Amino acid sequence: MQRIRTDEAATRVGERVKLAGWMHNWRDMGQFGFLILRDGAGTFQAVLYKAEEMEKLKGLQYETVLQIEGVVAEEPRAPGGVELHDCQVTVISPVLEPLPFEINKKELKPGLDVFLDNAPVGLRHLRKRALFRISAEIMAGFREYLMQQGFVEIQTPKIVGSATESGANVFALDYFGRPAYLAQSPQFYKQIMVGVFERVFEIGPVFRAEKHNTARHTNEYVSLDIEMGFIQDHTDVMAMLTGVLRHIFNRLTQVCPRELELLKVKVPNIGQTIPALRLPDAQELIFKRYGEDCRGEPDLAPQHEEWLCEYAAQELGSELLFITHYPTSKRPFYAMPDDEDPTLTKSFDLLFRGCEVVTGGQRIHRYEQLLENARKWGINPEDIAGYLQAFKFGMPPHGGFGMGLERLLMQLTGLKNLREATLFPRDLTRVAP
RNA sequence: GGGGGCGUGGUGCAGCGGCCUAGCAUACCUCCCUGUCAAGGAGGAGAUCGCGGGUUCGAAUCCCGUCGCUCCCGCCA
Repeated sequence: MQRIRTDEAATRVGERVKLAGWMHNWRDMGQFGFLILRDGAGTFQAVLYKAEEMEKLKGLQYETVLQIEGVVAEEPRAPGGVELHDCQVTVISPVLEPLPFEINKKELKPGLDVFLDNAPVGLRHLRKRALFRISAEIMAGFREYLMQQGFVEIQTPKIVGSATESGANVFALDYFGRPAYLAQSPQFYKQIMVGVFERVFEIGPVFRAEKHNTARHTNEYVSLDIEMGFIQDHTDVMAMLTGVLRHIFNRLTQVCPRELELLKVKVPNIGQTIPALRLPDAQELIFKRYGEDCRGEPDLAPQHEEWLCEYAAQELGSELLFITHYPTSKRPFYAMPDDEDPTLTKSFDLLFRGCEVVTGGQRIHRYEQLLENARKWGINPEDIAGYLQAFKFGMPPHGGFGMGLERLLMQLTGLKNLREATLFPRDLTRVAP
């Protein structure tokens, strides 16, 4: 008999089927017992009422891998209205040691450190699984929408020869005796690829060697990147991002309503546009509304971002907020200066429920201007010759953004620590598991 | 790089100078139970209170050091 998964079993009432999975729970009622079997699709209740079948579970711990053959029966008292009767159990992989902590309860109890140390088994918890299912659908939605919009997916190297953008915060490695680095961003490559496809996107890891130790930083994360050519200005990129997010959120509500329900996630509504504030205006607003004077500062502090989001939620009815026109001094050399005020750039951040989740903007596309800026930023043009070549031979006005997958997931699901939104987080002290 | 907080059975917590022979929940072991769904009931085992030093008649509890974890700021997604 072919093994089927638990979601399919529900549609086979009256048939004898073969299921296989993990012993998620076992409730021994004396003369019979309920075995909750968990597989990749979900959970399913099997009722064991033969002593010889119940005997097979003796001495086995939760998470033992089992195969169960039985008849699918409608039963209003069963979770989901169906259960397995007349069961025959086969033990596939016995587990003899108790779990480090309970993973079959509603809530996951252990603290972050204990959980992460035991992630291989902890991730089996239904809430954790739901979380990373949502993560998968965010990536799927991102990909799906961009392909509809004529973007081409690319994969760019994660081992790079020069520590380009800011120089300091990269991991150095020994590349056959020569220095090389882990890419802190696909920035240069995706821009280069605008010269090929006009519109490109990439889902991939980026590495930051910063010794930051906060609830919203890790040293490796997944970046959802796009770059698009022939734009008017950064607002075209913002509009594309708005479409991407709207599509992702719509997709989530359609594809994984059960996961959203399990995690009590409220998916934000995105209207026609996401409200936007210029940085100086945002700072003025903070001064007036919250009394703190950060006017003239080149960037927002976390507290400011929370205030602005509170303002946006209360006054603009949006949980998302664009901040635009960051100063040239705070942005990379390739950021396009604003036409009216060249001390500002055509750039933006997207804040979501108090946290920065996206950074983007329009880039400089004229070779001479880019070269001059690189020099101004103290970058040796020879170090970025490959990047510059794309511009020497003609680049259109373009721009893009980078969105932190785990940041988006964290804010969407209301997690307090980015590590919880990361499958196997890498931070200052953790490189395993 | 700077600053806070916390380390108590497997896990999560309480206790914060003597009533602690360290308590509770859950997990684990034994038994009972024909409808559980965070199952329930009875019993049991399991901790030199992170480690080292000090104060005190007396330290899980106060002080110092140390290690580990965690959070905030800087930086960023």
